[in-house]
Amino acid sequence: MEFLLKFKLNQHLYVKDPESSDIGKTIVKNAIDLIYELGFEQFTFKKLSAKIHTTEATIYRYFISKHRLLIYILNWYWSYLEFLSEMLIPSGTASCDKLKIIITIITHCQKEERQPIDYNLDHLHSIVISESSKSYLVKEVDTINKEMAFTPLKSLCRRISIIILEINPLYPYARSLASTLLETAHDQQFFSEHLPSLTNNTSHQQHKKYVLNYLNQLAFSAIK
Amino acid sequence: MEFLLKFKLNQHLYVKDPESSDIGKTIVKNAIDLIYELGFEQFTFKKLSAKIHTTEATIYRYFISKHRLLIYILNWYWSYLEFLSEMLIPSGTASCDKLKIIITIITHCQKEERQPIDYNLDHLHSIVISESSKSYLVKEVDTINKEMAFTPLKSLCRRISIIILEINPLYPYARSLASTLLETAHDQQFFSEHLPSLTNNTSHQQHKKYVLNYLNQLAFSAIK
DNA sequence: TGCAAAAAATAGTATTACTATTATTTTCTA
DNA sequence: TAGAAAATAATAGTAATACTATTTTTTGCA
Repeated sequence: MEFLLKFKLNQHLYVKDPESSDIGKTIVKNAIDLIYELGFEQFTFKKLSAKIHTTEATIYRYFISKHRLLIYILNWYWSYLEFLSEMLIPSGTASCDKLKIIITIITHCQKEERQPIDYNLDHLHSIVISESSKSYLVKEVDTINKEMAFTPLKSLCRRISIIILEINPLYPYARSLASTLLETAHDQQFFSEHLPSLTNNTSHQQHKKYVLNYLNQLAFSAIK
Repeated sequence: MEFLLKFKLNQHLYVKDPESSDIGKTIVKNAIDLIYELGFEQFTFKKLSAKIHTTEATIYRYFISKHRLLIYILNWYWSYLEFLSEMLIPSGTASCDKLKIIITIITHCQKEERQPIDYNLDHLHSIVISESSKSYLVKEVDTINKEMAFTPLKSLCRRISIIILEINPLYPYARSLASTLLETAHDQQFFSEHLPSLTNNTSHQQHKKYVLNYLNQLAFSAIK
């Protein structure tokens, strides 16, 4: 089955749909690579436009700001994770196994043969770890939230919380645990790489594997 | 016992020690209020200098950048939490109670009669929730880390992990759990206030109390 | 072929994150 | 208490950022 992954993303995120033209796709693809390379703070539309041989004005026809472009990218990512969790969890899977699969997905430990993706997944993962919280940790969070800019994240969180409740219907913190697992997947991997004394990963390698094991311990002990 | 809290903070964080002059103290105190009011992105040295009737150049004599000023403030905060945990945990306290006290401290639920503090603690808490991850989620994290800029955070994390190990000496993720509790205290409170569907706090109030209960459940079930 | 839409080229603005220079005030010390 | 040194204020300036606006050229398609 050959197909390209496309997700219908919220129209508030862009001015003109980047999926509607080649240059739009080029903008998103190269934005991922450039944010990966420079970090979000050093990333600018000017540098991006130079990289893809176009102008700032053209990029502004697609996205009103670099912050919205970041949210667009993260929405794609959250939609992708939700897609993966549908793909990789066959119906009839035991609830505990479902959660284990979810944890492999959010730690990027699942080793399925890759879909043909437009974007560099390694770069995307790296961005998510370092930059995703910057999408909402801003003064305008409530305004942005009203525009449904975090719907895919919420949807993913809800899906995870449903699985948690299948395991233990009386667990009172299913949504919080779901969001904690998502956030912890990111910051423990960041810590493991950059501030290892905030973790118990002594190997200084296999950051993802370490986080996977930790999250499994954390999640299953909390639920039961 | 009347005294003012001062912490010796790492010299790499400032050019001239802000504790060494009135204007230095004014800079830090008003920076906390202004970052609280504007958010870190909108906060500038120009606005701060206008607020305190001085010039940008004077602020630059104390801090090389607004990012370093943020780290300075966070270091003060982390040192303060460590100080509180010393104050509020009498020797001989049972290990489980120690952890409970730690959780009240990191969620800002402890209601001790306040020390005479130079800074607005409510504003500081708010900054920590929204801005603290921005101190390390930057490309230069490894360079900054080499300058010991995260020592107080690591020290606090270590202290918490020791308590965790007192409760269960075989628990293999004491440091990760400690850093997870710290991070989760922040982002669950942020979610509770701004993206409540990522939590189970239905009351839409008492965010801190909610996070306190959740962290207690999470921590004690993980350890045992 | 003709028209509209998209993109490119170009220019411009207010603000940011600094650095530099000089003048004035405060503080410290001999 | 004078004089030096340090701190602060005042002022100016710079390169880059995060945009907006205008005009020209290209392209797609009816």
